[in-house]
Amino acid sequence: MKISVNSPSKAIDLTLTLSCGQVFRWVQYGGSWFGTLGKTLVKIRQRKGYLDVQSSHPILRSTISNYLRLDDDLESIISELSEDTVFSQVAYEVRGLRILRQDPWECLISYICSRNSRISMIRRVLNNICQRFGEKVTLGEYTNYTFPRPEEIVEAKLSELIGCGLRYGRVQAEEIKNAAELVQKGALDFNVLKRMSYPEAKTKLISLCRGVGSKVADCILLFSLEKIEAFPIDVWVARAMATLYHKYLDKRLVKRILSNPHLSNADYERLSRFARDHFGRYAGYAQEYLYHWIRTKNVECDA
DNA sequence: CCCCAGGCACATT
DNA sequence: AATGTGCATGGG
Repeated sequence: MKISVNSPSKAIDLTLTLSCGQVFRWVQYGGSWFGTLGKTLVKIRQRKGYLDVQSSHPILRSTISNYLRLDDDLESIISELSEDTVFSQVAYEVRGLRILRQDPWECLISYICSRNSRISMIRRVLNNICQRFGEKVTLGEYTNYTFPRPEEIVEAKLSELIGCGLRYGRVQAEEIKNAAELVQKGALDFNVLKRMSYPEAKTKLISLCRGVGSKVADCILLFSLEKIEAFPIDVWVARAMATLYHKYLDKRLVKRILSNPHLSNADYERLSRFARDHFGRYAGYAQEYLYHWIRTKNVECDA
């Protein structure tokens, strides 16, 4: 299947989008990207002006374009954000990065696992979870595993989850099982969250799911629940803000960030409110661009 | 040995 | 409301 991405509104850098750290399980192999969407193993290769898609099972064109958020007019989003001249410089250096529309369940578990960890390790933990609890899928010579459903995690033994290499062992294993139970019981309904306003959905997520605080909630809301105004702030984004936007921020706040980028709740709130005021409805896009910019600026991405 | 990574929950003040 | 502390993996 070919999906045209030939117009500026549909611009995409597939490699950048899949490897920038918003999603953890895509693998590049032989010039193509492999990942699972539901039970289907998908292979995507970017060609001139289009994406070439193959899959282990029949898949709709709309499933792919929906996942890649090709419905977002990237050109107009970036031009709206670029009224800020600082951002326009960042956007000049980072082109074709799109927010994905991930599966909320997988996104929830992924970001529970992400806390105070690093991308290479998050990837390993999630792959271990999929290998133990997911299903094997193959496409040609390539093999991958699906992300387990909540029912499969509800049945999982704590010790097996801990064995997947979680950063905070038992604590996170319990958080993951707790989340699975909430979803299975229907107490956590992602479609309801999608219909809520950003602040309501955030409050709901944090109060319901152990292991989900401000940062993790913002990631889930941005990457899987249609809240493009969400602005997750990790140590990197905090640094980017302190570097690029210090003139808008309290001097002591900037100093606190630069000396210790782990934010207190109060500072998280301050920065996050500034970001949504400053960037507006597409703050989440601004966040991803800043995140990628600061990481490639200072350090070689830990791939 | 040190430091740090897409932080959170809970206690203390 | 603000700050401090435990958590407890793995790589540089």
